[in-house]
Order: sequence, then C-alpha cells, then structure tokens
Amino acid sequence: MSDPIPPNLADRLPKHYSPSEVEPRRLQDWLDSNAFHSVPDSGRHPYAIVIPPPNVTGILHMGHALNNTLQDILIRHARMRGLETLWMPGTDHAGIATQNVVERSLADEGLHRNAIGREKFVRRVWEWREKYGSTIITQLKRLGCSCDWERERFTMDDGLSRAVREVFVSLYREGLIYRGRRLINWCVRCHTALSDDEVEHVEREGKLWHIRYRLKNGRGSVVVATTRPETMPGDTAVAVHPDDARYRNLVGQTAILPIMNREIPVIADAMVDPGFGSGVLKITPAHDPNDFEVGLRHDLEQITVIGPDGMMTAAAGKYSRLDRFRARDKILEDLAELKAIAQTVEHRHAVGQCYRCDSPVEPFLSEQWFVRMRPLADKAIQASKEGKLKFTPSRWERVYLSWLENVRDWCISRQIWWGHRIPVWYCGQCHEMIAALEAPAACGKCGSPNLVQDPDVLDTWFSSALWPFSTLGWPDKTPELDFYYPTEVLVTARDIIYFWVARMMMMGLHFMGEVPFRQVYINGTILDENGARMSKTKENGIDPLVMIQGGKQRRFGKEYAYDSYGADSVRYTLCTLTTDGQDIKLAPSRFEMGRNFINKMWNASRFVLIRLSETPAGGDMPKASDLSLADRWILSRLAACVAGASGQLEAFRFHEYARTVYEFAWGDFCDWYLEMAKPYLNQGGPAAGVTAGILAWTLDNILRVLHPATPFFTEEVWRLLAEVAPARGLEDIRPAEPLLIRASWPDCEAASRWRDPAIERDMDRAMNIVRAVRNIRAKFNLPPKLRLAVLVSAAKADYLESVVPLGMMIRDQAGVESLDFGVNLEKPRQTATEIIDGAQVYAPLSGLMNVEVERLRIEKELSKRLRGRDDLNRKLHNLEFLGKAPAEVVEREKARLGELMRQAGELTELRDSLES
RNA sequence: GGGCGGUUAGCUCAGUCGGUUGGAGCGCUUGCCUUACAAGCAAGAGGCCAUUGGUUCGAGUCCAAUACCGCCCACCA
Repeated sequence: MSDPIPPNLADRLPKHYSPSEVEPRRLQDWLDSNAFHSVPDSGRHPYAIVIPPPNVTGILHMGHALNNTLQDILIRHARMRGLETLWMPGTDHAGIATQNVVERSLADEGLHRNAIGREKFVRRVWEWREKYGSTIITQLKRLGCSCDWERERFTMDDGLSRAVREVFVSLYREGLIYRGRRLINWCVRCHTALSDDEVEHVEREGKLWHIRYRLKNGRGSVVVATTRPETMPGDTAVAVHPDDARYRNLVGQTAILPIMNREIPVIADAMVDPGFGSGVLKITPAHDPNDFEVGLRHDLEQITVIGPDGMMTAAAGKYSRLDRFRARDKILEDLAELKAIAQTVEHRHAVGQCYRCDSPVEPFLSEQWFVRMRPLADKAIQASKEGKLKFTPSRWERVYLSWLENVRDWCISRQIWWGHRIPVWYCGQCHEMIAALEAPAACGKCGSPNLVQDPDVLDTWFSSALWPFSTLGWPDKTPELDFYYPTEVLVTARDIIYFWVARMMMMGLHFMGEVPFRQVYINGTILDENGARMSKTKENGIDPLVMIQGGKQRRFGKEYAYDSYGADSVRYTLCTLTTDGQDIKLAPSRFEMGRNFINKMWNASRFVLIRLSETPAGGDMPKASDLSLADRWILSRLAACVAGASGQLEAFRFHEYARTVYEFAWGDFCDWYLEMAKPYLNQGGPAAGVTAGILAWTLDNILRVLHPATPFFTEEVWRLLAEVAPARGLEDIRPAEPLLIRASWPDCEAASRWRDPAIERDMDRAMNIVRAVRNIRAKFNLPPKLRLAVLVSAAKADYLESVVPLGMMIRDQAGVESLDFGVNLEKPRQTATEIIDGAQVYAPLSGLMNVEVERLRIEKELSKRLRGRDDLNRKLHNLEFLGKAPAEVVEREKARLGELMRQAGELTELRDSLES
C-alpha cells in the first residue's frame, strides 16, 4: 500500500546546501502557483501591510533588504496563522529623483530637457520607467518577498492619479489647499520649490561679517552682522531690538545701504537678538524667512535679488547676472574698498541643502501651492492620544508627535515636469482659477475655452501620503478597501517618519476617517563595519544582491569576490541583528552566521529524510505511551520553542525570535536529540519507527517556525519531506498541504500539552553528567576509543530518580563502557572527578592524570565556590534580606548555599587526596 | 539651543518584571575528517557591565550627574 522509497534520495542531498540552486526553483514555484495572492474573504481576519514603495530609480540596498525582510517575516507569520494576508507592493515615481536621473541620461546625449520640451521629456521618463522601473521589484522577489505581485501599483498609474486629483480638489474645496506668494525653499539646481522637510541642514564653517551702514544724518554709522552679504542689495531695513538701550535713539532714523546707496529705515522688532553679533540685523525680506516676517510686520518692500537660477537679478544693480557666490566675493571686495567691513568673525552655522542633489537651498519668494496642515495634524495627534497608533520602539511616538505639533504649511508645488500635474486651470479671459478632476472644457465663470493648466506638479510625497488607501482602489468603494483598511502595521525607516508616516496618517484620517495602520515598526539603519552610513561616494555599501547570488563588489577602493550566501542567509542574519530598532553595523562576513545555520539545518534535514526513508513505519504518529524520555524531552523543548517564537514575533522582537529557534534547532535538536535518536534508529523495530516519527514531527515544526525568516530553505525541505513522508503515513501529523507557505503555524496551545518541566530538569542533569565525562576526556586527552567505567555519586536520592532512567542515554552520549549510580558513594582511588550540580562524576584512571594541572584547576574552582559561599552567607545573615526579600528568593539562596558548600567540601577533599 | 540612542568578552552585539553562577556569533586555545553536517563535533580560556553618586534586603537592569561616540530637530542673522 505504501509508495516505494524515493529513489536515490541520498544522492539528491548534497552535504553543502546550495541556495543558488534551490532558491530560484522555489521562487518560480511560488510565483507560478500565485501563492502570495490575497482576496477579500469575510470568513477570515484581514492582515495587510503596504510596502514603503521604493523609488522607481532605486536598486535594492541593504536598508531595503532589512526593511522588506522584516515585513515578509510578519506577513508570512500572519499567513500561517490563518489570517487573510495582503502585502501590497509597488513603486513610487519619485519626482525630483527620477527627473534628475533622466536628465542625466539626456545630458549624455548632449541634450537638455528644455531642448526637447515638456511633452517629449515626460514621454522619455515613462520610457525610462518601462525599461528600468521594475528592477527593484525583481530584486524584492529574489529576496523572497511574498507580496501580492498581481496587485503591484505605481504612484502615477491611472488609479492612483485619480486618487491624487480627488484629494487635491477635495482639500482645495475645503480650503485646506491654497495658493500663495510665500518665501519657500528653492533648489537652484533642481529648479524647483522644496518643502521644509526636503531641506537638510548641514553645519558648515562660515564667516560673520560686520558691516558698517552710514546714517543719513551723517552722525556716525551702525554695524550690522551678516553671513550673507550677497543679499545686501535686497536690504530694505535695518533692525534692532526695541528694548536695546544701545540703539534706542537709532530707531526711526535712516541708514544708507552701502554699495547700493539706498536709503533704508532703522526699525525696532522683537525678533532681533541683542546678544548676537552686533545686535543689529539687516532685513532682506525676499531672502530670509525671519526677515520675510519682519517685512510683513513693518510693510517693507520685498526685493528679489537672487533669481531662480542662482544668478543676481537686475534689481541687484551692478551685480546682476553674477552667480550668487561670485556676487558675495565682489560685494565683499567693494565693501573692503569702502572700508565698510568693521570685522570678520569665523562662524559655524547650518546651511540648508537640497535632499536630492545637496546644492545649497535659497529662500525664494514665489507663488506656490500649500496644504494647510494644522487641522490635519490635529486629527493625527488626536488619534495618537486615543491610542489608535502604536510605535515600536515607542520612543518614536514623541518624535512623530513633536513634528505634528510644530508643523507648518506644506509647500506641495514643484516646478518640475515629472509628477502629478496640479489639477487647476486658469482662465485666459477672466483669470478664474478652476480646480477640477478632469480638464474643464470652458471657464465656469466667463465661458471662455481659453484655459491653461497650472504648469507645476505635486510633491512626490503627496501621492505617497495616499498609498494605504489609493492602492486599495479609493476613491471607489472597493471590496479591498472595505476589507483590508486599516492595515495592520507599517514597517519603515525613521528618516521618513515626517515625509511619509505622518502624512499618511493625516490623509488616512481625513479621507477614510480611520488610521491607515494600527502599528508602526521603525527598523534600524544599516551602517558599514565602521559605523558609517552606507553611500556610493564612500564606496562602503554592501549589495544585497551580491550577498544573495554571489559576485564581485567594489568596496573601499578594492574589488572583492563573494560566494553566494543565499537570500535565506541574508534574511536570517538581518533578522538576528534586528534588536529594538537599533542601528546595525554590518560586514559581509556577518552573513556566514546565517549561511552556517541554514547549512546545519540542511544537514539535520538530510539525516531525518534519509533515516525516515529507511525506517519501516517511521513517520507514523507515535502513541504517547510509546515515547522514550528523549522523545518527551524534545517535544517539551519544541513546545517551549513554538510558544517563544510566536510571542517574540507578535511583539516585533525579531532577534529574540531568531535566537529562540536557533537555540532549539541547533542546540536541542541537532546537538542532542539527533544523537539520542541514533541508537533507537539503529536498533530497528518499533522503537525506530517511533523515533523516526518524532524526528519527522519535530523537523516539520522547525520548518514551520523557521519559514517566515528562511522561506526558501524550509520550503525545499518541506517538499522533500512530503516526498518521503506520505510513503510512511505521515498524513496523520502533517496536513497534505503541498506548499509550506500555506501551511499552518504550529498550534501553541496543542503544543503546550507537551511541556514537561520534570523531564527537562532530568534531562538537564543527565546532560551535565555527559558533559562531565566529555570534560574528563578532553582534560586528560584520553583517546576517544578508550572506554571508561563511570560512577555517578549523587548527593540526594531524588537526583538518582531523575538520572537513572536516562542511564542508557548517558552511556551512549558519553561513550562510556559502564555506568553506575549511588548516593554518596565513596570516592574510588585513582580517579578523575568532576563536581557538578547535585553529584560527583568519577572516572577511574590510572596514571593518566597530570596531578599539577589538576591541582591548579581544583584550586581555581574551589576559590570560586568559596567566594560564592561567603557572599551568600553574608546575604543570608542579613536580617533585612531575610525580612524583605520574597520567601522563594530566600529559599532559593539557601538551597544554593547548601549546594555550594557541598561542592566546596568535595573539592577540598579532592585537593587533599591529590596531596597524598 | 532642544531631543534621542549607545558605552557589557579581543571584535560585533543580546540581556524582557531588579533576584541563582551575565549570554551568543566571530576570533582565540586543545583534541577530533566520530557513516547528518570540518560551513562541522567536543572541551576550554576570556568580563571592575563607561565613571561617580543615589534608591533598594538586593542594581548590568531603576534614578541623577559626568565623560566619550553617534543620530535627529531648531528662523540667532
């Protein structure tokens, strides 16, 4: 009735696991069987994650590898728990970044976007995206990400574009989007406005120039301090603090702006810090955010002297057409000639840089679109206060909240071509402004068909903010939106908490009336082995694809060749390194850890598979009464592992999850249980069948628990197990699920029936005896073949009760000829002794001991115990300890003291016997 | 200027509610190619838990200060 044993099984199982051979096959299988696809199913609980959409220009870096590994672990775990899981994938059009990339490729052809025009340029970007935009998606698949690839979205596809227009028009009608002439951050190189968050502040060495402005009345002068003399042509006032006694009489007077010889008023404004510089500030409303505010308060003229191209404008007089930095030099020269520079002071200050191209950002006065943030941010704050959003690690909540509390209006218009065009049209006739979902045919006010659409596009982050609901079909009321929203958890890096997390929260609450996700997990940043952020210029990056597939990579000026570690190794290693969102210092060699673990488990699997195929009746689920102590022990440990792993994953403790499984799988299963199983397997008969069944069952559960972290390897072994096991009737204990990805997570409650603290304690004692014997062998360099006759002398009878039933196991594992037990046996002559918790282990040896070495070791052990004894004695004589510590702690300490004293006594005796 | 994180073995890091003798991986030492695995097995060495003070019967763990390293925010020109 049973199928024949699979042919040549052993031949198909190489000693070295080969991820590069296995992983592509397993991936193809998953993709072919559409294993990651999810559909709304009202019979199950939803569990959705939206991917932080990588930029279409991006290629997979270690940060992505980490971030997506963690998401995949969560989603696979949830899927196995029987939830209806959707991991929504996609990419972001990344406005400025992508435009820059395509502009560079144009430049290689000697072209500029202005030369080919907007329409053609945008077409070029789409072509570029068609060609290269799926690179990162392919790479995510290779990493093993179980996204629902059928649902892949792009922030500029039709559906999402519609959502963007819908949101824009709706916010516009609510008065939450407005157009205004404001001082915004301008990137001279990208030629566009930026939001406050897109400006990076970098500390730079600079100078603070003190410049003398003559007074019009000829009575002296006033000295202002500035770091930006090139903006002087735009000065329209000089300001002092109203309470500054030094300058009180200056207020109301008129100063002469040097170089320009323009008359400007001296005003008083509380914004001026009397303690900084000279206490006098030049006011340039068109080129400084503070000055802009002062200018509004005092009704000052705004003179733009630096243009959008970074060149001085005509308003800068003789400096016009000069680059702003050349203008600075020229103005300083001229001032020096006029002897108007009172002093020059070294000054460290923060300079704003564009986050996309690093060029210095200019405050620039222009007409832009803004989102009124206060009402939206308040909703997000409210949701947090109501506990609807939980951060892990929790400290990020404060960071997030403080941004929301201090947020200013968001400049959303960009003067680039790649992005969502602002859905606003202007009437050429009556200048009416029309916001609409589709291009209107005619002006609603005057009926003129002469309409021009706003040339600007929206900030990339505007569309990303809608991602959790736009990808589910909003504004349509789709089954997906209804079922999966709100999503469960967002996994992301801390640098986009403001850009993305906060804005998704605001938009989600505003348009869906519910948080877009209940939890946010902030993963750490991957650093190189020296603790530096990875970057192209530093050549310190580690390419995950090279780690996965092997290959060459340049690092620190040298080219290195790497073997293939495999996606599982990369994933598992990253998982073990993820502790509480801490940053991760990474070196390529770290992946050896994951590789070695997987190889170890591969070999354990080989062993189980081969033995299973050789053992008649192996794989039937054994009856409880047939189980050996070893079996009951491994089942108890397994139950602990399953419960631990589940709890750790649910609490996002990735490192603890990985460690729990590692310790069980390698430590308990491989190091001990496999060895204990061998004698049973070799003995054949029913006992072998029982053992084979437990081996299969345990391996099966290890595969399930490990699957979220190492999906490829576990899926491969699962298939092999399915090939071997049905022939042995293993359907009893394994469902006939062909794909592990769809199999169920081990049932913690059912497993908990196997927990058995007594067995674990007994086995622990037995293992200590085994270790003691091995220790003796190692210490005296005994040949492995030398058979020993070992005596175990227990301090108490209950110890014997624990250990005697495990005598066979101890004998096998310690490789001893004979093993005898007793309580407080007399120490034989000429014996090696190990003192362990609760017993002495004696191994008679004649003439093999190095007495001196042994004496030194004993002295060391003894003094350690005496120290411990003294500490404990002091503690147990302390009335306060006895009075205040919990009784169980006191009891434990007493027991420990007893054991320590016993061991110290034995050691002393041992030492003395050496003397003779 | 404000905030956050870190400091534990030679290296990289864990350490959950304060309670036995503080752990892992790598590296190191010794012995093993033991029919699952040398990417391995067995045994071992290696710690003033940054410093100081406090709370507590008891502190790597809680509190305060200090030092050093790193990150974020901020309109002192």
